[in-house]
Amino acid sequence: MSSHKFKTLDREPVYVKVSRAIEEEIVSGALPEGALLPTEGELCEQFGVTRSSVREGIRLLEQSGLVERGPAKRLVVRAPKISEIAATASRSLAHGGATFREVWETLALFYPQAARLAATRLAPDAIGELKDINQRLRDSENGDVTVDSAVAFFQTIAAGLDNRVMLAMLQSLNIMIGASLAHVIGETPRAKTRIVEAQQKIIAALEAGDEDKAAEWMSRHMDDLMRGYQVAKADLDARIL
Amino acid sequence: MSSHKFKTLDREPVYVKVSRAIEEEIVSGALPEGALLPTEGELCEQFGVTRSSVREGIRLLEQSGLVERGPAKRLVVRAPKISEIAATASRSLAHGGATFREVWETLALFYPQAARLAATRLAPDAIGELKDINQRLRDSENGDVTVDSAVAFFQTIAAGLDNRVMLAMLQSLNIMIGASLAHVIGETPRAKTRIVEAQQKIIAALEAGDEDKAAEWMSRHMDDLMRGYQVAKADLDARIL
DNA sequence: TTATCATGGGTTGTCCGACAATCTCAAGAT
DNA sequence: ATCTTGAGATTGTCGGACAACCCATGATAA
Repeated sequence: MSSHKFKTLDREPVYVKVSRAIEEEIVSGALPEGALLPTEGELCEQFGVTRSSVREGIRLLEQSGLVERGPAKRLVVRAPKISEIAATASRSLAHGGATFREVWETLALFYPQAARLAATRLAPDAIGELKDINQRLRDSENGDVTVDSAVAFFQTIAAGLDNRVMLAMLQSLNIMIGASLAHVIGETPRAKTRIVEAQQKIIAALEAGDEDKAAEWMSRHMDDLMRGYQVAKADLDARIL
Repeated sequence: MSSHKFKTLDREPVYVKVSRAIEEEIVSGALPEGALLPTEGELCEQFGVTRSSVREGIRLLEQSGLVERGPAKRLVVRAPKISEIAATASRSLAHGGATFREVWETLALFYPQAARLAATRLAPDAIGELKDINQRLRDSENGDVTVDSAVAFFQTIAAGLDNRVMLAMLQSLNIMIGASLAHVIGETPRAKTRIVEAQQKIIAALEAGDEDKAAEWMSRHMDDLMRGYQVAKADLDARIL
């Protein structure tokens, strides 16, 4: 029988510790945004490890977006951009096997609410931008523009809500829906017409500040997207790529 | 005048290229989930670079969650878990300066819709779990339990929606709201009573499959949270930490 | 004086080689 | 059949080396 318990040995690799130590300084605020980190050589001295380990630790921070190479390649502390957060999340979800059905369902549940908020909050120039997007879509010929416009429309609304948390989430959805849409648009000839019309109705509702109508038309817009998938006989439960 | 255009020299560090090359194999599906990657030595040969560079590239992949050390410390391909995606996103948002107001607004907009969906989809045992959480909250004494219960309640609903995309987003919100709640609960004596009651109403609506009531009570629940903040005189536009 | 160039030190990116710790797996011992 | 042992392979860490690059400083030219 064992009489004495030793606490589990600390067998974390050194490069992880280095990464964590620096991360801690950053999130605690001791190293504010824009601050220059010590050089690799200095970090080696301070931590008492070799450059190899320091460098591996830095790669971890680098990928997590907390740090980037600034002037003279020195490392500077940085706040990750919303677009990067969204890109990372959507990539991970896609790789994790997320399906079009899941993305669409989330989109259909959240975006009408976002449209509702937009009706009370969207700035005039954002609405102008929506009109431009709609106009460009009407003038366009090929299918790629349709996808881009549809996504840009969502993106503009999301960006105009003046809420970074919401933006990050909606933007993740935009990325994923864009990837999915590319597969089916073109198969559905009437898609463009429907999208153009839905966008116009939504824009009108936003301009009038009519929350209910904005949500209602956004909801129909989502249903149209789903119908496009069904017409194209796409597998709704296939992974998005 | 320039007569010939040279394409910009490829000055990406080697370790980034290594990382990208492997990532590409993974996302393309050539390296499926669970597959073993070559050893560092083999990667050195295949890429024609040294172990240092290979190792730095591996750190990038490691942090992005695409790869982890498996049996015998070999690298295996892995799909990031939803909880990790959510944790990463919420940490980034928090560090990016997200405020309680932004989190709450998103929560207030999305969760009632989630409750609506839950009313038609939540499995009986998930509802049972909600009852347990509510019971534990009623039996509890101190404030920490209140926060944990409130978050667990949200978490259970999110997990029961059978939608990984939605789960990832709601879970990010859960993490952030949990961090914020800890600061104000305890300052608001009547908070627990209100939370208990709201949970019970929501549970009843979910059991009855009443979408409207579920959304309605979830919405009131959110308003209560906001009121708690106001009572505690917390700064709504302060960063969450 | 001002603009351009050269120089030099400091920093990063990459390479090389080495070794201890750990893990795998199979041969050998009980 | 199970346990032990040991060789081989692999990772984690070290130390050193050097080219490429960035920046500032001072030297030179206009």
